[in-house]
Amino acid sequence: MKETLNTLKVLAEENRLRIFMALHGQELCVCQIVALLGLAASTTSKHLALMYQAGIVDQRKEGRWAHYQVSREWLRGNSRLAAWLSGELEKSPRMAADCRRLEEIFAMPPEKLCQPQDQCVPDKPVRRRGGKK
Amino acid sequence: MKETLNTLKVLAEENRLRIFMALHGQELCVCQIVALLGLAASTTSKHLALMYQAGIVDQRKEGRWAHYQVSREWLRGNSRLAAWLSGELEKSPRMAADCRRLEEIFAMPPEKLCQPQDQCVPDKPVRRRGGKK
DNA sequence: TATATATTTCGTTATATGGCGAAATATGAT
DNA sequence: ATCATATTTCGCCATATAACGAAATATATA
Repeated sequence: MKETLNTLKVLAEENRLRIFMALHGQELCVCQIVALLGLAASTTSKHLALMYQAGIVDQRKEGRWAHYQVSREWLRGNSRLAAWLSGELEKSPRMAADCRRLEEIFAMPPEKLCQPQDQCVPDKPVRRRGGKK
Repeated sequence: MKETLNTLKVLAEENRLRIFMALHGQELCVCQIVALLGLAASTTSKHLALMYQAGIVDQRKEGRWAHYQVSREWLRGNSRLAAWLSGELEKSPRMAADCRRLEEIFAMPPEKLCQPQDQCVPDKPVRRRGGKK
């Protein structure tokens, strides 16, 4: 029961549900997920770590980037839950909006996504981190 | 998404999961659930109210007793989730123990269950409530 | 009517959890 | 080696929530 309960707890959170749907069938890097959710990178990372510990997502490290994706093995072992979730959420306007937003993110040049980020954090003044000199 | 999320949140709690399994296919009254879980009646009632609001269980009032059961309509609309849950939990020792405990509860004479309760609260001194003379 | 009992509501408390920013870590580029 | 950058870890704060007991409510019984 403990594992079942943990799976439910992990998925019973709005932003983690959004992550689940976003990573369902495609691999994304953390900065893309940060851009999608609009949360702090640290918060996003914590969500991903939780999902990884639960075995729901796989991690692939490449250089300084970390890519995540819903685990195929998890999907095989939890197909009914996954089917229920997909069925419920495909009607959701929120999820549709996330899909559209992801298209925008894919369209961004990579240099724009994970750097000073004019478009990902538009409400803060554009300011270089680490202020050299 | 809000409803999906709420369903997950309601089920992502150990005692509510136990309630769900206990009420899956059979109707129980609150005092039986209290005896099963070993929680305070007020706590148990709150759990049931939450599940009722989420549409997961039905309520039937009869005299001063309230009977609950997993909603057939909910099961129809969430069959895949229910199937996943049942599949996961049927292996669980905890759930098996709950089943056995329920048999004991069924075997109790009704007067014993929801009254001074020598067997339902065996760790407390046997003491008549409202101490009539 | 008055009393007993099953359930719910309310108020309180302790713990869990999500959020952020700062610091730490890891890796690529200069 | 030094710096920049992506990610994670850590510490803190605010909020959510599960638990209890006491009080309120509802209903059956004396």
